[in-house]
Amino acid sequence: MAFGKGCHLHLIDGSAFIFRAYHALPPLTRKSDGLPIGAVAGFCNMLHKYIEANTGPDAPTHAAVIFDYSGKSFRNEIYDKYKANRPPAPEDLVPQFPLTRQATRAFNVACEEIEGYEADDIIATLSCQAREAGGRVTIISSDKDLMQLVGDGVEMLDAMKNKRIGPDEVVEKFGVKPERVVDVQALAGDSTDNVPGAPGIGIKTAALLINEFGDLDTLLERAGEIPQPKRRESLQDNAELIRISRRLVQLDCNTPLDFSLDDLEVKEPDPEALLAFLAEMEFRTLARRVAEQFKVEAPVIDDTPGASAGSDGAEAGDMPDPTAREIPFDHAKYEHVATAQALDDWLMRIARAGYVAVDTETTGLDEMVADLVGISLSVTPGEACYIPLAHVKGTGDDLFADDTPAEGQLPMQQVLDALKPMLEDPQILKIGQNIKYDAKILHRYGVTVAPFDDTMLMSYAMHGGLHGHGMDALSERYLHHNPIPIKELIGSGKSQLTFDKVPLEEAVKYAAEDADITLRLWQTFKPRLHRARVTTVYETLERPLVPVLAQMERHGVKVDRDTLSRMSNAFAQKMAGLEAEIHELAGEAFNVGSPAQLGEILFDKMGLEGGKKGKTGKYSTPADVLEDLATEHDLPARVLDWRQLSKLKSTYTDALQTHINAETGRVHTSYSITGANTGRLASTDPNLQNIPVRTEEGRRIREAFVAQKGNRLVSLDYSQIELRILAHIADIDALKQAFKDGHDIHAMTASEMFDVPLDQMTPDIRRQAKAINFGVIYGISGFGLARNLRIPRAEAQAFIDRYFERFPGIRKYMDDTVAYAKEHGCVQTLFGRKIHTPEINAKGPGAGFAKRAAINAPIQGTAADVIRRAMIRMPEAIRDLPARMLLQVHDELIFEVEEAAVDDTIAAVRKVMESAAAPAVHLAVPLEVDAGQGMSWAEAH
DNA sequence: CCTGTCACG
DNA sequence: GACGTACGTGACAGGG
Repeated sequence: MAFGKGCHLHLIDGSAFIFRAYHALPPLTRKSDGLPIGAVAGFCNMLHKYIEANTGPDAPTHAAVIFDYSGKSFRNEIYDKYKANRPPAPEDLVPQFPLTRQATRAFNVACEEIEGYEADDIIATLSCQAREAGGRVTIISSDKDLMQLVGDGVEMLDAMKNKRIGPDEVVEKFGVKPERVVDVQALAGDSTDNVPGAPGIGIKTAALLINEFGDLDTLLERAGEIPQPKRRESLQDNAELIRISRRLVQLDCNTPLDFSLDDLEVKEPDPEALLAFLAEMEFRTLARRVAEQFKVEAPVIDDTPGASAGSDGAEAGDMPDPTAREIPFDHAKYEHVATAQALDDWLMRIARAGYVAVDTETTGLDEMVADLVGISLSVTPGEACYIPLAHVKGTGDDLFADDTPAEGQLPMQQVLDALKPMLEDPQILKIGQNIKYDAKILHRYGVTVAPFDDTMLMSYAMHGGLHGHGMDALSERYLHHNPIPIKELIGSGKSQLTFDKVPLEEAVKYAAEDADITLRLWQTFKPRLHRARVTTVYETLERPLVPVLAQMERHGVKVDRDTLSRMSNAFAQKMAGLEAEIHELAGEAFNVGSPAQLGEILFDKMGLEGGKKGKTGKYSTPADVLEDLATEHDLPARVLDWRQLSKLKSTYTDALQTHINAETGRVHTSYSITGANTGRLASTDPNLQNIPVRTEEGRRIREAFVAQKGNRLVSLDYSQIELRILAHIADIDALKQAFKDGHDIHAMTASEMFDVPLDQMTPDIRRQAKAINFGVIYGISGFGLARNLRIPRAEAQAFIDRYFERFPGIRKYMDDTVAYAKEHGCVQTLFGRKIHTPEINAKGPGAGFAKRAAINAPIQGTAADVIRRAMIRMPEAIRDLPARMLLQVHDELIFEVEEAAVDDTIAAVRKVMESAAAPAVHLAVPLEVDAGQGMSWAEAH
């Protein structure tokens, strides 16, 4: 039937359906393979309901679901920032977009999208055409941007509220008739779409002005007549921006369409096609309902895992994966690959599957030094292989060490040449457990592993705070299998062997098992990731960090051995002097480094007060106790000096030297992504996140961290990032304003609390306020504050009470956070990272700990997420600069930069760091970054 | 291997 | 009413 008078066209805003469905439903997955499917399910239900509701006498003659074409539209050419601050669609929603198109076609409803145009433009064009042909139009949407189309036979329908939107409703919303809606929108702008509009003008004012002057052009022409100076100037100064805004909000009635109204005629669904689709999606209820409706048999839905026909191509389908837990572990089934033919067979299996679990065995734990010994692979649970590459005959007995190669190994280079194309193939997913380690090893052999998944990071995203994420713990917990302990192969302690000495038969069992476990963990975690709603966290905050950290670790930082060595000698001399004095004062020689012996001297022999014994029945002598004693006695004072030097010498000036890599002359720390529950990184071997800075003597150790010739070290750190995040999360206006105005936040807090004007602030009052600000971040207690400030507990409690009185929002944040943790068993950062709080409902002393940890975690964790985001974006941002990112210290990033590029690098890095929260989170407080540079870390910080 | 101590944010 | 408490880490030394 040709479209004309008497026809009724229904246009459904498809994107609105999808997003509503996505947010309304829990994250459902297809049972057979874990494919995210919630939005599709909701979409189908909505579409089905819509069709059922529109079968009566007023049924449409023509109908279509209109979608947005992904990517940019012509509006981006008018204004490049259009919709620029839109966060990307959630990871688990992306694969559902094409499925909603399939669903629409399955219901036999026309489904249209046009490249370069938004759905709204297609809707506008069709509405215009239908109106001209003399028909009626109903737009199923509540999007205000479509209201400009209303009138002359076109109306909207808000399907959720079942409310018709005609000209009257438009006037209610915009204060003007539909044909002037564009003018109002152009003036008011739209922050979600980044339509600029006129600053300071909202919908109300815009409508007022348009109604007074008639239309936008007249208004802009006669803007000088506006009596209010602010409005007048806003319009006069931004006339061009307003005209651009109008072009952005004006829908295009001339979108080139590759179909006509006649093509949209309503058709009866084809029950067979529809039920096939619903069965494929495993929508049981809807399939049954549809089947009843058409009086046909409901399809049989097989949703046992692995049964899916494979929606991502046939490869995955022809060899269904058994579930990770059903197949028993059988070490005898693991294969020792020793021939080119066997290797080829494995590569074929991997190519067919499209993914592979990979694990490397090496001679040590230091990826900068350890040599590759073998590689294991798995694509099917229970089946795995080990390819030994550098095993030797030696049994490990030193006397009879035999380092001739063991039998049954392919040449290493031949294997690497064969595996490299697969390991670098963008079509083949490499799955690892802590894959940063394997990637760093393989990098030294010229192989770049990509793309990849990491089961350790998946576990961290899902189970952060619940347990550790090492392979043994995960295997036991999620596969109910205890892997062979490495100790059984290489022993422990001084007589530990390297893996290349392990006999091949045992090595195959151990190594292949690791690949098997990794694959099974991946199959177990993959669908759960989505259900736990942490896919975005995993994909944007964990996984992309791996290559960034690997590169930083490989670069390392130059450390000057002579500087450290000289300091060590100086410390040794001073310590010897102090030790002699201490023995003199004690009247006997004893081990100054032994708290037990020191305690006996202090509390038994000298009879001083304050001696406490620990669980082991020995005296404890922490610094704060010694500090109290030091006001009266010389001995504890000397011990404190000695301890400081001892710490600096043993942990830093001595130990750091042993970490200088012989080949690079640099120190290569290792960052653990999953080490800290809050999302912070941890640094080990050595820990470069606790290099002294607070005392002058300790800070000098940073002089040994230097830039190579012709370079500078550059350090940039976030200023007060945790307090800023607290101000945002707890929504404290006074704090937010102080940060916006660039005020001294601790002085401001002090002024508020103690009623001291800022110009009369004393350092001591400010210091107390600072301690309270930090205390709040940690989950303040009277006891803790009292100890920190060394004031009576009642006084500390009074400060806290006063603080909460002045900033009631903080109290509310703390209470709300604890309540949330109790209800959900976890807390969240602004970016969706979940930190579990299993102890939150504990009784006894543990309860306090858990509460404070829950209060702290969203703040510390959000700050950690922010710097992670900055780090992930950094390689691209400094790509064209002679600069390398070397270190991260929680709120600080350290770079090594060629002298001439220092200023450019600071500018580029600062920009990335300060804007790192966007676009996912819009902080109500600016992030500020301080920068420094110099020959050494001491100068740069 | 555990505990105490102390370095950092 | 008593108890024990600031949050998050890692390394080293002593001592069993």
